[in-house]
Amino acid sequence: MNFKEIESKWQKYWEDNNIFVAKNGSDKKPYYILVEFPYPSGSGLHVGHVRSYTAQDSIARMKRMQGYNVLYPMGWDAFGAPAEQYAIKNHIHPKEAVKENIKTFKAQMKSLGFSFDWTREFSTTDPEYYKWTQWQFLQFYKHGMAYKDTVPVNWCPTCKSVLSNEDAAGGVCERCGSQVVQKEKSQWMLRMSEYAEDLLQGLDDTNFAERVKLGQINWIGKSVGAHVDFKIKGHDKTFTVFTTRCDTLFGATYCVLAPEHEYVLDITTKEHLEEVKEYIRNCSLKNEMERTELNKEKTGVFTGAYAINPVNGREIPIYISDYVLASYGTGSIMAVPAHDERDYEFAKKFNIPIIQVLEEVTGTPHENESEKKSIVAVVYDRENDKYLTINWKEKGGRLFVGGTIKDGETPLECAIREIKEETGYTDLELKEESFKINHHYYAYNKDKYFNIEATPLLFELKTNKKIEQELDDDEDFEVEWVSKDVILKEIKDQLHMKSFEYVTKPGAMVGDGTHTNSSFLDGLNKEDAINKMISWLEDKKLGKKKINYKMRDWIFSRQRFWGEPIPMIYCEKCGYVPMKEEDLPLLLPDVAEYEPTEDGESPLANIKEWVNTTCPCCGGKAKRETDTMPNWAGSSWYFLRFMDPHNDKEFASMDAMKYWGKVDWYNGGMEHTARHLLYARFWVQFLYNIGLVPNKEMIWTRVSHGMVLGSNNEKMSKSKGNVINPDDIVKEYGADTLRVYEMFMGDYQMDAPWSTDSLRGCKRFIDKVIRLLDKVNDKEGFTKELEVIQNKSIKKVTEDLTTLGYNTAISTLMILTNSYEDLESITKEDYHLLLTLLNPIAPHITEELNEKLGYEPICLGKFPVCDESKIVEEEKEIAVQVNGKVRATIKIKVDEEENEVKKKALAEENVIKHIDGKEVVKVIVIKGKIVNIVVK
RNA sequence: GCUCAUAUGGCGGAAUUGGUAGACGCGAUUGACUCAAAAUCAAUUUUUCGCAAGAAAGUUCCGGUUCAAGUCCGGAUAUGAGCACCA
Repeated sequence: MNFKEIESKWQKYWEDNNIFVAKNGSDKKPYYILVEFPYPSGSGLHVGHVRSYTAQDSIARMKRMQGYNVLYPMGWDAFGAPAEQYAIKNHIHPKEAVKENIKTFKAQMKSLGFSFDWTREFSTTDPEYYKWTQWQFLQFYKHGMAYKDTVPVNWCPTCKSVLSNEDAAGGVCERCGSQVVQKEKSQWMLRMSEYAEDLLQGLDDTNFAERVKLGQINWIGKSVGAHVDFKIKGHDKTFTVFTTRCDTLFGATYCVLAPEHEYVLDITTKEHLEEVKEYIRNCSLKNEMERTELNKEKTGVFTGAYAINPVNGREIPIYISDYVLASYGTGSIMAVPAHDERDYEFAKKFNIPIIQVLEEVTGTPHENESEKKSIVAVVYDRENDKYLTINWKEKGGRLFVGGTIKDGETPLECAIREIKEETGYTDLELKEESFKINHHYYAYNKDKYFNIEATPLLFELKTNKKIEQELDDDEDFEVEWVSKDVILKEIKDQLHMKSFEYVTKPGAMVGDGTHTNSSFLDGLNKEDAINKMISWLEDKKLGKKKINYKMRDWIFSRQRFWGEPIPMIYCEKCGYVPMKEEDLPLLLPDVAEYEPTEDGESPLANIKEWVNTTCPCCGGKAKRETDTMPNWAGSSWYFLRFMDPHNDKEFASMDAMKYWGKVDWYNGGMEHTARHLLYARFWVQFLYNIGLVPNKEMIWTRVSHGMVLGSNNEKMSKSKGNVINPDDIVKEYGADTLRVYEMFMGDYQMDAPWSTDSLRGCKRFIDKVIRLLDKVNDKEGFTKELEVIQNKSIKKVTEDLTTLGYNTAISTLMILTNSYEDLESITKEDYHLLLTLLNPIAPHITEELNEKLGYEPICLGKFPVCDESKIVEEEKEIAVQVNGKVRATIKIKVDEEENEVKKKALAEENVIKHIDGKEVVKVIVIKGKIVNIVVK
C-alpha cells in the first residue's frame, strides 16, 4: 500500500467535506480542545509539536465520533524577537518572513493529518486580531490597570538595546558579549499584583494537573507576615519592614535597607557617607541576576544610623546590603541572625550580636519536672578525626560529656570543668558555642523528670595533656574516642544527637521551638507567638498583619519593532491619552530598517510620520507611544478569539463564549505552565471583572507534555546534531507511523528519548493491521471468541485517550491485533471495530482499510461503546500464595464459594509441598483475586 | 540552597491504585521459509542454581506497617526540572 497516496487522499477528503469545521451554536454538546499555538520559527515543526498535537488530535477525533461538537483550532503566535532579528539581518519586513514560515508550518501540520478547524485560523500579527489586543489594553488603561513606571532594565551599551533577562544571563550581552548595565526606563505596567489572591483562589475552579497548579502557586509566592515600624534614632522618620517572623522581634539585632531605599542617604552619618555612596554605586553596576546569582558572600556597609527596636527600645544598627531587595516587601528588613540563615551569615561576617529567642524542644514534657541548666560538650581530635564520647553501657549508652551548670558558672566554664572531671583532658580550645536546646527527660538514677536548657559546645583537643579523672561513686563508664560514623550510629539520645548537629553544622536555628528572652512570648511556640505578637503590635499601633506576594506587576513595554504597538499618545498638555477605540487598529508601519535607536527606543521612534500625530483630547501636537507589547500579550486571549474568530464588532461575542464555555482541555509545554498560563488567567479575570467574558477562569483542564529528547537523551539542538525533522519521518514511514510512535513512546507527561528502532516497531504494527485485511471472511457480526477482548479493548482505549494513557491505549490495540492474528479468519465487523479504535491515532490508513470493507468513513461514524455484559468472565485464574509467595495458580468460577476456593487452593500439589509439616494459621481468600495461606 | 518530579530487565516503558512484577514494543539469540538477503513466521530472553520439575534472589539503598509492598509510612542517595538572598 502506498501510504503517501492514502494520506493525501484522506486529507483532501476531510478538507473538501469540512469534516472538522466546528459550528457555533450547534445542538451537539460543545467540546473545546486547545493546543498552544506555535511560534512559527524558521526551523519548522518540531517532533515535540507532533507529540502534543497528535495527543489532542486523538481526543478530538474520538470526541467527534462520540457526538460532540468539537472545536480544535490552530493559529500562530507570530510576534517576537526572532522574526525581528531575521528582518534586521535580511532587510525584509518581518511579516514577510512570518508569512513564509506559517506556510511551511501549515503544510507540515496538514501532512500529519491533524483535524484542526482551519476556518478559524489567525495570527496574532493580523491587524484584525491585534486590533483587539490593543482594544483590550485600552480597557486595562481605562480601568486604572495600566500605568507608567520607571523600572530598571538590562541595557547593553554596545548594541544600544534593552535585553530580556534571558539575553542578559550572567550579566553579559548574549549577542556582543559586553557588560550589561542597569538602566532606568519608563515602562508600561499592568497591575497584575492586584490579582495575586484571585489568581491563587481561582485555581480551585480549574482542573489543572497538580504540578501545573503548584507552578502557579509558587510563582504567585504568597507569604503571610507583618509590617513592623521602626523609629530611627535622632530622626523623626520611621521605616517599615516586612517579616514573616515577627515572633523573633526580640532577637532583632540590626536592620538592613536595600541600597535603593529612599531613606539611605538621609540617615547615613557623615563619617559613613563616602562608603555608603561607593557601595550604592557598585550595586547599580550589577544587574539583578548578578546580585542574586554571583553573590555568594554577603556584602554591606553600616550607615552610622540606629533604629529603635519597638518591642524593647534597644538601639540596633542600620546597614545597607544588596541581599535585601528593593522590589520585595518594603525594601527593608529587621535582621534576626539567630533564626535566619542570611542574617546569620551577615552577622557573623560583621560581628553583630546574635540573640537566641527560640529554643528547639526535644524529648517529651511531663508533669512536675525539675528545671536546670546544663551543657553537652563535643570534643574533637582533629589529628585522628575522632570525637570524645563516654560509654555508659547499659546504663545510658554512648553520650558526649554532659553536666549541670552550677550557680555562677557560665556554660563554657561548666563544660571545661566537666570534661576535666569525667575524662581528664584539659588542653582544649573552644570552637563553637551553639544555640540552647530545651530538653525533657527522665533520669533513672534520680527517679525524676527534668526540663533542662542545654548549651551545646564544641572543643578541639590541642594536646593529649591529661590529669586523673575525678569520678563520683555512681559514675562507671568508659571514655572512648570514636569516629563520626560510630556517633551517627550509636548515639541515640536526642539531645546529644541534636547538639552534635548544632556544633558541627553551625547556622541559624530556623525551626520551631519555645520562645525565650522574649518577654510576653516566652514559652510559646512559633505559631502562637506570631499571632500574639501581631495583636500586640496592632494594639500598640506599631505594626500590622500583612500578606505579601512574590508576583510583581507585569512589565508590558518592549522597545521592539515586531509587536503590537501600544495605542497611547503622549501630549505635552494632556499627558498620556489613550487612542480612540474607533481608530484601532494602530497598524505597524511598513519601513525598511528595524534597528533600535541610539538610546534604546523602539525602531518606531525613528519613523517621524508615524510618531507625530495629534492629541485625541485637545487636538494639539502629540507623539505616539513607540513601545510595543510583549509576546505574552497576544497569547493571553487567543483561545477566546478561536470561539468567534471572524467577529469584527467584538473580540468575541458573549454568545459564542457562553456556547463554548471553558476550554475543556488545554495542552502545552512545561515551560509555559508558570508564566503564560498566569498571564492568560490574569487577562481573563480582568475581562471577567469588567463583564466581557462569562467565566472568571476560561480554562478547565490543563496538562503539560514531556519533551521529545534526542536519541542520546539530551534536548534536541542543531549544535548537538540530534534533531529529528518530522518531514523526513513522514516521508519515509508515513504520518500514521509517526503519530502512533509518538503516542507510544512513553508516559505522555514525561520526557522521552527518540528511538528510530521503536518507530520501526510501530511501522510493523501498522503493517500487521494492514495484513489482517486478508483474513476477513464473509461471516456476519462479531467472532464469538473475540467478544471479551474486544469489549475490554473498547473500554480501555476510551478511558486511556482521556487520561493521558496514550501509550497503554496503543498497547491494548496491539494486543487486540495479536489476538485477531491468532485466528484463521475474522469478520468485517471485527476488523471495522479495530480500525475505528485505532482511527483517532492513525486516521489515514484506518480510513483506507475501512473503505475497502465497504463501510462509510470512520470519521462520520460512531465510536464504539463497551458492552459491559460481554466482559464478565465466568472463569478466572488466581494465584495461591504460601506466606506471601506464589506457589500455584488455580482456576475458579467468579462467584465460587470461599470454602470451595480454599479447598481447591489447599489441594494444589505445590501448595501441599510448602505447607507440609507446618501449622496453617489462617487462609486469606480475597474474592476473585488471590489466596494467601499463612503457615508457621 | 529551596520546591517539585523521577528511580522497575540490555533499552522505551506496563502493573486494574495494597493482591501472580516485568504487559506492550524495541534490541538480542536460535530455528523455519530463501541460492542469499529483506520481509514474515515460530521459540527463548530479570538474575543465579538446575537436564527438568522447581528453588532462591529481585522494582536505587536502609528501616517500618501488613496475611500480602514497585505501590503506604520514616530516613538516605542519585538524576532531572523550576525558582533562586522573596525577609
